[in-house]
Amino acid sequence: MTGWVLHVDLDQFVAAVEVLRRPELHGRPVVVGGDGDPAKRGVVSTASYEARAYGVHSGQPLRVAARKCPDAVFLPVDFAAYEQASALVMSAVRETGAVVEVLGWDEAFLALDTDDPEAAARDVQRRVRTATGLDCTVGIGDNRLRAKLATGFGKPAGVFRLTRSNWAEVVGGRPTDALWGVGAKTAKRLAAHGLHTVAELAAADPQELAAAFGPATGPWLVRLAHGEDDTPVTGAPYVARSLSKETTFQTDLDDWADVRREVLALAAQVADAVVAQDRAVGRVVVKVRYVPFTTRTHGHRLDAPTTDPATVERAALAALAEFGQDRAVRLLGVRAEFAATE
DNA sequence: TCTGGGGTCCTAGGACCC
DNA sequence: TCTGGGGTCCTAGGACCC
Repeated sequence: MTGWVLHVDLDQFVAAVEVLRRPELHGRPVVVGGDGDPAKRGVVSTASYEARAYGVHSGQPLRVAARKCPDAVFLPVDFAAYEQASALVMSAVRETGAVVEVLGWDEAFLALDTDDPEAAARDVQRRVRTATGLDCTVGIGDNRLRAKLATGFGKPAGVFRLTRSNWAEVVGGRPTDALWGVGAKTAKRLAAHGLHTVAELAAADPQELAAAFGPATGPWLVRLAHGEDDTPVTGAPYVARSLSKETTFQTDLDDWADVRREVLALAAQVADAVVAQDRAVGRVVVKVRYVPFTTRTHGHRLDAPTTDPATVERAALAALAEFGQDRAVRLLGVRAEFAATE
């Protein structure tokens, strides 16, 4: 028996949940995002594979998606429906008996001992399909990183195994941003050092990268390119470190009396959620995105950790007072950071 | 490509102390 | 009175992920 990590990833999860309850949408381009009006400010949460064929993808502004695929069905985000579907998926996954670590609505890592990980993967797919009618892809790896990347090669509805033995062959020639944790910015900085592929990054000197990317990040990037990851899959319940609410306004706010009012409203929502969780807040941070897109944050530390709503709201206003108040505002956010717990 | 909302983690730099 | 250097703590910003 060998220890394996399985990464389970639902296929086009949000769009699939919508199609499941509206079968007439099957086979059509479906785009879920914002309040479902592609003329408004908002981005694509998930596009169905049919919509992706037109170049629509997650994170894209809804207006752009509508231009690329005018015939798509645009739907509003329905958090409650996805949370409900997600709970069904995760309980089906837990029935395997594996150690399960959930990542968001539609992903989970499983740790298990088996001689036949492919059979275990097919078993997970059967269970999820039976419980929910949804398809998922399963990546098999000898650690979390390799399992996570394996999933991408198994899409859709497939199974793929990625280990130390086929890592270089499968991943070595890919661009560095194929790695989990390397995005567009880091890929560009790596390219400036002559490192374009995973194999090139794997051959780089960790000390040289430490000088350019920081003492922890530099060597970590090289380990990442080797597919190394010793982070265990944990079944421990998730404990959030912070809780936030933010809003992008359909129309920019240029009157700061309105800004103060909106910050208070967000702080009240955050305070409600804090009370519901009954966890003490140690610091409150306000985020302001000015027009056109400059983002600033300021925080206010509380004298003592508290769940008191009035204290959280006062702290948000105190943080807001730190901002320059001479420009129009596009987005406001309020975040509560929980006090460290023992 | 006029760019969401909810999170996490790392780094740089300033404040402060010895 | 001016100066060096190191350690620690905190904050803001940036990058990334789902």
